[in-house]
Amino acid sequence: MARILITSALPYINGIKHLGNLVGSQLPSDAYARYMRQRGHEVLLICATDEHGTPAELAAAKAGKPVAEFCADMWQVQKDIADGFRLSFDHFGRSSSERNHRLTQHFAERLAGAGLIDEVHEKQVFSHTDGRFLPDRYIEGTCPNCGYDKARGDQCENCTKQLDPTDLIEPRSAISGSTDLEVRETKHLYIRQSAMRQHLDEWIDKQSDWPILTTSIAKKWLHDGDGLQDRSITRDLDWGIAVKKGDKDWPGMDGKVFYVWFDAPIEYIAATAEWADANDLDEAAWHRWWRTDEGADDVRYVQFMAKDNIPFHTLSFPATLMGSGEPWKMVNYIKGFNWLLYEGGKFSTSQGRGVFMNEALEILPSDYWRWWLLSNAPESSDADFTWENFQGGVNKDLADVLGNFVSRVTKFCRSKFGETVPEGGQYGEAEAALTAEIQTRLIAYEKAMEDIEIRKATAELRAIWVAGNEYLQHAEPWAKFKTDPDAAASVIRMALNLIRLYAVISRPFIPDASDQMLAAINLSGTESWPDSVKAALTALPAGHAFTTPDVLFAKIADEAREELEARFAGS
RNA sequence: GGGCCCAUAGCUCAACUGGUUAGAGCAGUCCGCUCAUAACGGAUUGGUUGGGGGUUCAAGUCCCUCUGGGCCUACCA
Repeated sequence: MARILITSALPYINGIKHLGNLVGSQLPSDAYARYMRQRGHEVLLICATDEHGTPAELAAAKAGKPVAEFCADMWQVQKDIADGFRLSFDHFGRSSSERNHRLTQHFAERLAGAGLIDEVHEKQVFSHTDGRFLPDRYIEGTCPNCGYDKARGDQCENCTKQLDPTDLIEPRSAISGSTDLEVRETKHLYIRQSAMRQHLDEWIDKQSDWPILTTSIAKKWLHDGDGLQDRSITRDLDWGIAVKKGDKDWPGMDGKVFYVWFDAPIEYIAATAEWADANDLDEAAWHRWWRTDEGADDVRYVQFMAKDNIPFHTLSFPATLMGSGEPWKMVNYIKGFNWLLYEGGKFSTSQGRGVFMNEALEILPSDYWRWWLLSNAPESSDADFTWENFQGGVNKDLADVLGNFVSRVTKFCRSKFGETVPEGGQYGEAEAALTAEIQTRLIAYEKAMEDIEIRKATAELRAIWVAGNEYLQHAEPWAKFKTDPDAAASVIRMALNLIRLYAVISRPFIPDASDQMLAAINLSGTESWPDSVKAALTALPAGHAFTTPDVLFAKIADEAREELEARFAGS
């Protein structure tokens, strides 16, 4: 038995996430965690909301709520939706937690003690009307290069030229539109990533099994231009973690907070501490997941995230952990995802384009989404959600192949033998061949899950479902029943055992359907993973009672699909 | 401007460090079955692997170039 620590990238607090966000980290992390738990490993799956930063403050203002209240409410909303998708987080924390405040301040103290923090005076744009400093991209104006009048302070979207806010002609606040701006001097802390470049480079070089997507992004940052740059880790904001050295004040840094990207990854650790607190466990209980000197040495730590998050997880966060000089657990494997597109374009919150998590659950049960999103996960390149593909995939895989299998077997049995596993006859060559095929495919499925190759895993799982239909077709229990009822009985006994097997091994992807299948055959969700397919296919003995279930997966009709296409086309 | 990634059947994707006639699923066509959610099974059509050039006994796989997408470029997160 191994111990596996899994973290999903933290969803930002400013609104409800769309399907792309879901499939980019939370959903695959859940399937992986569920699989590893079923295999008997000790798993800790951690996620949390990422609550600090300018967008959170603006979203709160727009909602007319104090930031703390807005974040608390939105956390609950996200938590409920995560539950709706059956995301099996051991803890869903908050980056604004007391634990994270203390840990973040602790790391800052350690880094300062190691000489890895610089205090830098710099000039930033302050908006009197908004009463806040503005991040570069919250300043708009006319591009000095091409004359585009909605250029942002960091870059002109029209001519792609990189800009400094002071380059803009007639700069204004992107928040209020105010031109009452002033360049003010302010002081911020920088983490000296440049001083850790060598260490980070060597550490990245050791990760030979990481995907190109992951290492190439890290290498780019490490070697491009002058190499890895120092990075500001504080901001002039109200909402956030106060800049302190441990529990001591930081002279000259009153009223400032840590930058969201400094404190967010630390929340992975803090959320584990929150988990221990929530379960009345002691400090050692979470240290054994994170401190290599207290038992975490044999933990395998896997992170799930979309590609935009990779620099922070390959460089910034490791720099924080290394720089502390303390024995914190470093990530063993980073699973990065590309983007999910919606009907060929980007999901857009502002234009209402695409499907958001809350809407998805109103339309169909979570298993439909889980299956389609995971079997089409953007692993090797961007993937495209279209209602046509969704309808086709769900109808074929879930309704026709799996759902119909359960239906045809249970209904046939009920009408010919009654609602118990029939006795008579015995397994022969056909059953041996089926068992062998499933055993081979199961091994491939397990390998894909170990390697976190999600699409490959779903393809193998589907092939195992198909094998059941193939078997039935060739065994023809409906024909055998007329001449040799015992032979038909053994086929159906096998088929009912297949339902049980399917319920167990499909659980990481479609947990609700798994429960329904198990309930139908009077079992619970605690059925163990099949070590031997042969043994697993005799687990249900003759005489075991079952209940013919309702339709597992209803098909999505063409009219319904067209309606959904129109509804989510956006403005 | 610089860097990285991608381009394979109508659609969605495979193909270990270059190695037999480039494979699946879906859609299409034909046949079979009738237990089942008009479901299932079998067979089959379909690709000069974006264009061009090169290296090699051998290239989807390596190199160059062109075209078309995407991402990153450090103060959104």
